[in-house]
Amino acid sequence: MSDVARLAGVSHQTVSRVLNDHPNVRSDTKARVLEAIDQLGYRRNLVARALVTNRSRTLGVVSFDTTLYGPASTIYGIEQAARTAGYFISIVSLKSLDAANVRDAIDYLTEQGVDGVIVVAPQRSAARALEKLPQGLPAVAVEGTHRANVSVVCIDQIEGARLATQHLLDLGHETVWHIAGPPDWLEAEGRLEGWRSALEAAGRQVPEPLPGDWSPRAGYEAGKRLAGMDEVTAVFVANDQMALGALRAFTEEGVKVPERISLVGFDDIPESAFFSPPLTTVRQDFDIVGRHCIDVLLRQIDSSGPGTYERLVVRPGFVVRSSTSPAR
Amino acid sequence: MSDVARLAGVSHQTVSRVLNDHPNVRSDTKARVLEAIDQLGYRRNLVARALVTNRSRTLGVVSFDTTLYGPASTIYGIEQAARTAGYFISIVSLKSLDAANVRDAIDYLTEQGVDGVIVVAPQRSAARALEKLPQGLPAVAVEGTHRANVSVVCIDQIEGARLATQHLLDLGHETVWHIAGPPDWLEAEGRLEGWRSALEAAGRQVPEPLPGDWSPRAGYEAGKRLAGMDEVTAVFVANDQMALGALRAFTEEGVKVPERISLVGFDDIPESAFFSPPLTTVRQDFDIVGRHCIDVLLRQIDSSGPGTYERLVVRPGFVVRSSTSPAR
DNA sequence: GAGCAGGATGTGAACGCTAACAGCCATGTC
DNA sequence: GACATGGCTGTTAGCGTTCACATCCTGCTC
Repeated sequence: MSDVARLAGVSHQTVSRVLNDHPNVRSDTKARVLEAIDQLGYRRNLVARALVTNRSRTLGVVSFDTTLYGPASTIYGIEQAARTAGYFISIVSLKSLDAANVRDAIDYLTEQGVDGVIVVAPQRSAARALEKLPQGLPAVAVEGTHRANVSVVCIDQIEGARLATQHLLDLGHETVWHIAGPPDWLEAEGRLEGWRSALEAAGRQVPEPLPGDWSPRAGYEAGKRLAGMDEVTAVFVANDQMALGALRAFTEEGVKVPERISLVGFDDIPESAFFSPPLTTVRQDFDIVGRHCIDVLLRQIDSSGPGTYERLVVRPGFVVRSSTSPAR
Repeated sequence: MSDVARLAGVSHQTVSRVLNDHPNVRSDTKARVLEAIDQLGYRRNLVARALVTNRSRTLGVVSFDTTLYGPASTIYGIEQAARTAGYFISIVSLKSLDAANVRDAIDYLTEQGVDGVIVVAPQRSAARALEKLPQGLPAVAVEGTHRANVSVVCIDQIEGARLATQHLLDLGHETVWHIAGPPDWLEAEGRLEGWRSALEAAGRQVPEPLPGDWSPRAGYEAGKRLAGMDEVTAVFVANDQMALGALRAFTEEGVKVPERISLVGFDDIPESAFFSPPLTTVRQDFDIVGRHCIDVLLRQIDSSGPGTYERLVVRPGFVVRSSTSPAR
C-alpha cells in the first residue's frame, strides 16, 4: 500500500480512502491512485483490514452432510446471496449433529473471526446447541429450534405435509399412511405433525407411521411392508429419496402406482419428475431460504445489538405429477 | 492475550508459546497459562495471527453448481480432509464456468488471503482459466486440464467408460450406444472417449452419440429416440441422472430394461440402487478425491516453491445391478 | 481583507498476534 | 571457581490496514 502511495505521490491513507470509496477524494487524485494500483498489480490485504475493523466479511455455515439435496441446495442459495452482499462463506460439514459437535464447529468458526453463523442443522440435538451461543455472535438457524433465542428461517414443514395429505384425501382416499423421517429431525417431526393434523382434521383414522431415515433403502423396506397390506391406498413419504425406495419395493411386489397405491413425496429433487411414475411431491424453494438467511444475518450484524429474533417462514409449493390418482 | 498473561503472571509471548505448543515452556507455567485462558474464556484471534504469519489456514474452493451430486460430494470430501488438517474451507459456487468467472472467483479468494485454491471445474473453459494463475498461488484442479502447469486430481473417466462399455460387449451386445454429457465438459469428453475406444478396440461399429446435458430431461429425450430404434440393445449413459430419464422414456414406450435394452450409468448416486430396475453403473469415490486434493495442496503450500505439478488419477469402480442382461 | 466552513490530504497510533533476539538461571565440565 | 551450554522467559518490533485527529488549502461571506 505504501508502494502505491509513493508511486501516486500521496499518503497511504489516501490510497485507503480510494479503496474504500471515501467521498472526499479529488477525482484526479483518485485516478492517479487507481493507475498506480493497476501498474503495481496491488491487491489489498483483507486480513489486515479484518484485524483493524474487527469485521472479516466472512460468514460461517455449519451443516449436516452437505451431500444431501436439501442442505446442498440451501448452502448454494446462501453462498449466492452472501457473495452478492460481498461476504465470504466458510463451511463446516458435520457427520453427526450432536450438540458438542455443533458447538465445536461454531467455536472453530468464531476463532477464525466470522462475522456471523448460519446453522443448517435441522435436528433437535443441534437445535439444543444453539441455545447457548457465544454472547453477541449473530446467528441464524435454518429449520431450527422453536425457542426464540435465535433467529430462524424455515420452510413450513407442517403446511407442506398438510398439503400432501389433503391432496390424497381430496382424491377420495379413506386415510393416508406415512413413511417418516428419522425421529430426531425437526423436519421429520413437522411432516409427521402436518400429516397427523390433516388426518385428524378430516376425522380420519391415523395409522401407525413407518420409521425411516431419509435413505432410499429405508423407503424400500417400508414399501415392502406396505405392499403387503391390502388396506393401504395412499402413502405420504417424508422425502423423495425414500419415495423412490418405496416405488422400487412396490414395483418388485407388483403393486401399481398410482392405480393401487397413490404416493406423495417431499423435496422435489431434480430426479422426481422422472421416477416411474413421475412423483407428486412438495416443493421447497431453497434459494429463497438462503437469501432470507443472509438478509436476517446481515441485519443482525449491522444492528450489532442483540436485537429481536426473527422467524421467517417460507411456504412450500405442491407439484402434482402422476403418482397419485383417485381412490378406487 | 495480555489479560491472560497478566493473570498467569507471564509475558504475552509465553502465552503465545503455550498456544502454539512450543516445546520450551515449563509444564507448570503452561498449566498456569491454560488455567488463565480457561478462566477468562480467552479465544485467540486467528486473523491477527494470519496477518503476521501470512498464513490464513484457509483454502479456497471454486466449484460449479454445488447442488449436483458430483461437486457436492467432492467438496464434502475436501472439507473433511481440510478440517482434519486444521484448515478452513471458503467456497465460491459458480453458475457458469467461463474463464472470466473462474478468474474472478480466484481473485476474490486470493484477496481474502487463502493459502491455496482448489478448483472443481471440469469444463474446458474453466481449465483454460487455470493456465494463468496468480504467480505462486498453490492450486489444485479436480478433473482439470491436461496441461501440466497445475496439479490435477481426477477420476479416470476413460477407464470408467471403458469398464461400462466392455461390460455390455461382454454380455454379447453387438455394439453400445451412448448418451453423452455436455460437450464442454472434460468428464463428458473422457467418457465419450473411453466408450469409443472400447468399441474400436473390439472392432465394433461406433454409433453416433446422442447429446445430453447431465439432466434427467436430456436423458428422457435421448431415451425417447433410442426407444424407437430396433437395432439398439445396449446404452451407456454418461451419468445416472440421465440414465433415470432414459429409463423413464423406455418405460413410457414399453421398452423393457434390461430385457430389450441394457443400460449402464455413471456416478452411482445414492438413488441408483433403487431405480426400476436398479442401475448398473460406474462408481466414483469422491472422498478419496477430496483427500488427495488436500494432500497435494498442502504439500505445495509447505514446499512453498512452485515445485512440480502432480497428477493423481483415481480408478473408478463398477457396480453391477439389474439394468443389464445378456444380448438376445 | 479577515474570518470561516468544509473539502482534501497527511500523521501517528492501534488492532492482536508472532519472530527475532536478548537475558536469566540452573546445570555440567574442566 | 570460571566458563560454556541449553532450557525457559521477557522485550521489542512489525505484519498491512483503518481510525482519529491534525493540517492545509480553497472559496465564500460580510
